[in-house]
Amino acid sequence: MTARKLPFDPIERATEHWQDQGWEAYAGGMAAVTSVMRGQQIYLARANDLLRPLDLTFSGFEVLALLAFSRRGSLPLGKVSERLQVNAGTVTSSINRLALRGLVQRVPNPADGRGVLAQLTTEGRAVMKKAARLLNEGLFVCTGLDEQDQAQLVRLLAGVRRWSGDFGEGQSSG
Amino acid sequence: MTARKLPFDPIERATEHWQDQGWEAYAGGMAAVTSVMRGQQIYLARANDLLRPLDLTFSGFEVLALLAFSRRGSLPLGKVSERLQVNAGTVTSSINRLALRGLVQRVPNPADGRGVLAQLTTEGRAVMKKAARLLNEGLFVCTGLDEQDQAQLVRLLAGVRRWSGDFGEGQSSG
DNA sequence: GGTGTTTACTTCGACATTGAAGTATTGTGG
DNA sequence: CCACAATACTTCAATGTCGAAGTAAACACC
Repeated sequence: MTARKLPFDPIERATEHWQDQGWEAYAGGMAAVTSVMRGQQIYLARANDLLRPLDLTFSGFEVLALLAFSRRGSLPLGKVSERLQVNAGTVTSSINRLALRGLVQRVPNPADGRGVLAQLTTEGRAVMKKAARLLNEGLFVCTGLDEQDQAQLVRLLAGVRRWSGDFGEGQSSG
Repeated sequence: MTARKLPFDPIERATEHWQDQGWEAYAGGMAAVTSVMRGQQIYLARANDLLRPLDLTFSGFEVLALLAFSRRGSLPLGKVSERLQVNAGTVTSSINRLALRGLVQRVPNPADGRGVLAQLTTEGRAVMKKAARLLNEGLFVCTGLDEQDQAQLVRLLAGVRRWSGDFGEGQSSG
């Protein structure tokens, strides 16, 4: 990855360009969206760097963590898709990759002949804990924000998530 | 995409799980990082939905916009990589795809025999303007946050970006 | 001005992700 | 019990992304 430091803030510059175009009404939204995009890029790159020694990606970690915090250590693939808000095909391929490594097992869902459960293995649980430790101590402990700003960020983005229909009142998930 | 609404806030729930594990010191960072990840997922999905009629992705739009705001409507691929903070290979394939559609042209860099310029075409500039209009009116105008919260979000994430070495004092880009 | 290093891209394999289409099973009405 | 709709996955083609390895040109230094 090109890791050069720019002598100016690219988002500030983009905001100026937006205003020059006569799009001042949208400049704030553009800056907000662009900031979130870039923030994710930064955090994701760092998380993947931290997890590389475990031969695990952040995406894989998310699946392992979700299973680890479920009651039985297993969930139907559809539930995984719903909770992580990703395409069903993504879950299929992600689980297949984890299964190849022995971190999860694909088990027929006894309650539904169409369904498949992803079941965390003992090794999968161990890897999840190691990964959590790496992320905790390498990223979550220092996100570039103090506790107060972190809380503020979470609060603002909870608004976005609720607005987008991620969660809240309305049709439930099950 | 599974578009179900959850009856609870998944990030709040994850925070509780983190605390149960004795990781309370890291729960705030985990929540911040996870919030940013999910925010990006939401905005990116929406942007791509809006741009689909133009057969353009948000990633393609970012390249077109960068070129459109450059002095000559062209930049060396390395500059594109640096400004968008993406891998060089990503730029190569992205530019190739845009070139196939006639939105940019690959031109040898007269100032450097190794280099290639991505040059925006007339059609590329037109598509960029249409795309900007779609994004402005379909997303940037309403991001789920009011102007004040948007500004706050941008400010917080600027801290993250500066912390990560994205921009600021230090080695310049030239 | 030749040699060795750096730089600018390209290529490759892997993973992440989507939307669309396909398969099998479940559930629903009649 | 049967037909039809809905659901749970899988598969596929395309895009986006990365890191690593390769190629070619420019640069730097003796």
